[in-house]
Amino acid sequence: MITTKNCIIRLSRYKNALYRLQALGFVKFFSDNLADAVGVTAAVVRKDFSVFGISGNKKGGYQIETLLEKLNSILGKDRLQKVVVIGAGHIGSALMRYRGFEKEGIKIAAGFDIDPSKVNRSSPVPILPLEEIKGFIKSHGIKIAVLTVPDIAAQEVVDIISASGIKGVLNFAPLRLKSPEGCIINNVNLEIELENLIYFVNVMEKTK
Amino acid sequence: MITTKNCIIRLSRYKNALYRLQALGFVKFFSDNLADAVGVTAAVVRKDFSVFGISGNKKGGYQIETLLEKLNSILGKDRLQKVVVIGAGHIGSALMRYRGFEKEGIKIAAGFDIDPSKVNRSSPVPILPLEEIKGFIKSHGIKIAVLTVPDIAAQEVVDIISASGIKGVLNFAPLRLKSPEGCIINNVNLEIELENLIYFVNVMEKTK
DNA sequence: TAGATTGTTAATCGATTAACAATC
DNA sequence: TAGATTGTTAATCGATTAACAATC
Repeated sequence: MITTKNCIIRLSRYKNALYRLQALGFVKFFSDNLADAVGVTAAVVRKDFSVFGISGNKKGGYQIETLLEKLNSILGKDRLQKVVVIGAGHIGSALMRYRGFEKEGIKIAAGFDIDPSKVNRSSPVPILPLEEIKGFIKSHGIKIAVLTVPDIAAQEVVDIISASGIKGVLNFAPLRLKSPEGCIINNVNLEIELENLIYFVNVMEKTK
Repeated sequence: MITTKNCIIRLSRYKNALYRLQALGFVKFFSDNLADAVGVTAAVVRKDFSVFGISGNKKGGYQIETLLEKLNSILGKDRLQKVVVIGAGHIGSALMRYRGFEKEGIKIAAGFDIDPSKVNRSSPVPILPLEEIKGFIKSHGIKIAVLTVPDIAAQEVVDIISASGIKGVLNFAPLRLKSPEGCIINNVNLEIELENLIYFVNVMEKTK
């Protein structure tokens, strides 16, 4: 089953939109309802569904409840996903305190920092010394890490945690990291997002 | 001049890569040097350049210094870009304290929050009551806002700030916002980024 | 000159969109 | 039945890649 990142992102959006429809009292939906809610076309919705063997009823549409079960299963949301945050600076600390992940079934099991003064084993999300990460990852079966360390440290840390068993990294450091074998890296680059916005706003201002 | 978001993101990456090459002592580069550094093909680099009328010398490549000038001018980095952060919660506060934007010529002029207890006019980035945003935006000529308010408030705040003169929003609230006329919204959705990573890590684990 | 690189055009690839037969 | 929606195929669109003439 070949899927692209965009396709899976849409699946997440479908799931979120279906929860909102469900909260409004809907029980079933048609492909164009969902398309409107997510901002795509009905054909994309049906195509995405067909890729995952999801079928509805001609004329009858789809049941929200069964769809949510399927989407949650595909996205791994039928079980708690534990992640670690590496780097307890401003952004890392904010993510550890952010409550929004819990309701998405994502638990930050621990934070890690190389600076001993950041270590705090009794905070709600314990912050541990980086040396302990390998043991922690193994004993807790963790595969995903959020990386919020300074640029200069990022590649080294990725290599270490990849060797320790991490398979996926969400990288906030504003540089392109080389993926170690068997490790997926997704980047969140806030500087570039802002630059992008600035560019298009400037273009818009000029052409009006 | 028609450009896509991806094209402008590549321009940002070219710029960043060229600074690194320059720091290593390079003065000029060929399209395939830069392509390697950014992870694209040489043809994409030359195509992107041609869109913006950037030309080099056949056989001689491109001068890093002149290229950086052009890229910085295109991306608006030849002048200080002032932005505001709306919502002084965990993420918003972390962004206000984050030093990485400064060296990119992005200044967070102020933060805003609806909660009076968050107001702090004397912190390095002052945090002001949301009511003052309209006046602030006008007097400081600000067009870009970073939105880190709770989901339920996000659409309302976008409508308010758009009416006050904001033209671009970097939205961290995990839901799709309707863009008011003349306002561009870029989304950073951490839950979806993590879900995506979880999906592909799971697929990789299953198929190996 | 011979070799290498640019700038651009044509070919390919993939994703999106349109269309429509099947069918409830 | 008539009307509407699915599931899928074909057509379109856009972006990427390959190729190569121009030229330094």
